[in-house]
Amino acid sequence: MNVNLLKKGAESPATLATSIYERLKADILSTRLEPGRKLQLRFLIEHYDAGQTPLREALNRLTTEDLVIGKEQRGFFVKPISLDELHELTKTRCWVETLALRESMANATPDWEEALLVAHHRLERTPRSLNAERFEDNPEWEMLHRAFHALLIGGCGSKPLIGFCEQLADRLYRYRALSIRKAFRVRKVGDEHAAILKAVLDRDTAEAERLLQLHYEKTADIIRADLGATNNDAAATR
Amino acid sequence: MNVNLLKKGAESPATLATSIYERLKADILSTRLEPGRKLQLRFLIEHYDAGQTPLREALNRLTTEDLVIGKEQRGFFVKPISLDELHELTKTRCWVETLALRESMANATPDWEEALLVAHHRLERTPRSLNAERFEDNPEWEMLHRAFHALLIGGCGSKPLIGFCEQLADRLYRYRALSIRKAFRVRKVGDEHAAILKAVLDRDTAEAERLLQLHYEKTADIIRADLGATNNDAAATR
DNA sequence: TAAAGATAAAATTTATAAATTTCTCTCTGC
DNA sequence: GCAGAGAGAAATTTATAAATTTTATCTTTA
Repeated sequence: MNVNLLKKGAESPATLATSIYERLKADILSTRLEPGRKLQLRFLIEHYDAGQTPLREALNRLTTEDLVIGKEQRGFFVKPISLDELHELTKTRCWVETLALRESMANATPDWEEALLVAHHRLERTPRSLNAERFEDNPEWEMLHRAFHALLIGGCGSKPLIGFCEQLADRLYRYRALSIRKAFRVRKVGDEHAAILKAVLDRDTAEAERLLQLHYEKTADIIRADLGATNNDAAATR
Repeated sequence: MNVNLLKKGAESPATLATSIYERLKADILSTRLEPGRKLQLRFLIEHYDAGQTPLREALNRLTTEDLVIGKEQRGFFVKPISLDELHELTKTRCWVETLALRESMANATPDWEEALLVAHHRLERTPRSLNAERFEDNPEWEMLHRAFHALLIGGCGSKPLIGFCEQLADRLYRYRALSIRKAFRVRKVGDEHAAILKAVLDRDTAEAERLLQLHYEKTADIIRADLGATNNDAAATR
């Protein structure tokens, strides 16, 4: 669902395999397919209405991205979650995104700054939840949120690094999806984005890096508290 | 050939798909399969003596790693090389490996330092080329070289980051393989490794980072000179 | 109760069929 | 007479269906 939201005019996903890949990925990231779950071919064939070959290809791609675990001769599984992985992913994301942000700011152009301003403006005026009472995921907000963060690091000048950051974002998205219903409303995430934007436009690199890092660490803290409190099976690493 | 050299006692690659994946990857990295070449199923089936499905699965995995380009409905191609990509990969590798090295050194333990010393010792006493006259790739040296560099960043405490570094190393290996025959003997790479080791054991983080970065940039310079001089088709980006 | 064998289920691979692209040849128009 | 468009055939990629191999489960036996 929130995968590939950035590529708007993506050309036709002509093959079934890629279409399935995208659907499967979206279902895993949104945790509609729960972490650890076994992905039986028979079930997938029926549920996604496709043959074995395209499914198998999709699963193999996801294996390389570490969203699916393929155990030789005994099938595929949704990658389990763990507090360890949450910590590792967050730490890594802080490292590489502050690095990428630093480079982006070093390459800053007026165009980039203006695009960032616009992206933030759009994000700001979009409601986090479709329902004011209880949380209801707003795909529009998710897309804009992702676009804002992507833009922050987008000027670093390294496609491989950007790709790696996207992968980390994907893998962390799953953790957010698990706790978001409860974390809703305990946090003013909008203020954090505004502060980051200000630091960037002020050309205060050190401050921008500090705030971005804090932003991700706070997210992880909330998820960790929520996950640790509700169900302890999250601690199962394998 | 030099893929997975680090995992010595790797458990049985029970499925054909994985075995094909490894062989294909090795052939691409060594440029036995030339950059840009079309990977026709018919040819692959015959050459690797396997069915379509395992081949297709292997190709899909390699696509995610950006070693193979899959064009929808029109087949697979070995990722072309370009001076742009060489530059981008090198830059990125310098960024993330200095980062990882910094963390590794922050977490340094006597065990780690000793392992590094041993890894360097082994590398040092292994000949770069099997033939003293003209270059002849020594797989043993390649393995030890890779192990030394892997150890340098291995203590950073982030599996995702280590994985990313490995991927960058793979993608750059291909460029080295293209120019190594000529670059042989113009460089005392051993001295560079020794200097890095010394800086690490001296706990001089800044110097170690500087030397590691220099090491990679020098490699890229040599490749760039060699590639630009001999054949200009390397400049074709897509 | 534990081990061995048999049965069932599931994953992997091969074989076959369908769909798409690419190439070639012809025909038309300038 | 030549360039370009279009139709048809060949080649190739993609998808489905069938067969094989491996793993897991259950029963039986020692």
